[in-house]
Amino acid sequence: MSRVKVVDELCTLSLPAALLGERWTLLLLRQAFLGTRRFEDFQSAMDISRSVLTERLATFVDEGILRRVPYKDSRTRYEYRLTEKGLDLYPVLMALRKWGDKWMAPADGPSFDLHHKDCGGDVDVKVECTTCGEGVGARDVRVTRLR
Amino acid sequence: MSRVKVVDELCTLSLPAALLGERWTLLLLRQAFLGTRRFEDFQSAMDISRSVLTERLATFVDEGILRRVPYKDSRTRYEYRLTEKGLDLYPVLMALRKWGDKWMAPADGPSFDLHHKDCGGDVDVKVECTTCGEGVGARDVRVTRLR
DNA sequence: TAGCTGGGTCCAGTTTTCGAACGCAAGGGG
DNA sequence: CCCCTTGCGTTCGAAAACTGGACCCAGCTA
Repeated sequence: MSRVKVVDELCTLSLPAALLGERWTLLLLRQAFLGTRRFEDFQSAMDISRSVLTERLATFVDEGILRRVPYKDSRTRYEYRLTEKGLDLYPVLMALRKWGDKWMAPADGPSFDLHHKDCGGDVDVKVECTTCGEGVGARDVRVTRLR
Repeated sequence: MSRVKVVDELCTLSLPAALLGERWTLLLLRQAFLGTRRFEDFQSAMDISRSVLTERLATFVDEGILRRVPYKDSRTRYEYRLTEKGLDLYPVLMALRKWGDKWMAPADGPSFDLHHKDCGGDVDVKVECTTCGEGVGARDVRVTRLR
């Protein structure tokens, strides 16, 4: 990653932004959240070149977002599973999806639905003030540079 | 964008994921949310090459995420401002930042703070069930493929 | 009149990505 | 035993994207 200078200056937003702003990473993540775990399945689901897939998976493993877990289908093979760190990216994906639903929705609607396992309800992403509990948008915050 | 096949198969998550998973786009967005509006300022803040910046800005304008607004500093110049669609990406950035704070925080903490304008409180991102109100993580949802 | 500024464009050289072919080890079938 | 298939990569030449630097233009400003 050559975008180090940006990263130098930076914050805890640009670091993940640089990581996930790599080609294919968000798509790969989506696939992982949809349950894909094996090299071959990622490859055919996303139509990504094998060499790039190899590299992206390795980066995610390095970053601790995925881990390689042995499984056997006769001999030892590995599959890629989300770690806790990876699972924690869930809100990012949900926020993206919500935005996509609102602004880029194809005429025939979303191609999959999500429901809360326990009660079957819909899932929503919110940005809120922890003090007053109100919903917060981009214009409702004050940014303070610390450094 | 050549990742059309992925997009074909897909949902309102992969569309934004493909768009924002382009190199520099997330970083550009972060900068826009931090208040940067002018070509020159983006360029020096991010250390991105001018040609790529031109192209990314144009893509965002095409997508309706930024709009060019004339201003004058004697003769007419344009600046790039977030549209409503762009501002709506706020939760995505906040979710990224929250994740970054938790998992990639530099030893000396975040380099800027955010507070609710009205009450000064902290801002948080949550994924919740709209029915039962509980917080929802990646493992608490059921995904249903519709197509 | 020469120089500066903001916002670009153009271009050559480097990186990345692509697609297709190849490698390899463990089965399985015959 | 030999050949084929599977799963997971690696390698390689060609194509696309990115980079840094030079250049452009219009209206100041000195």
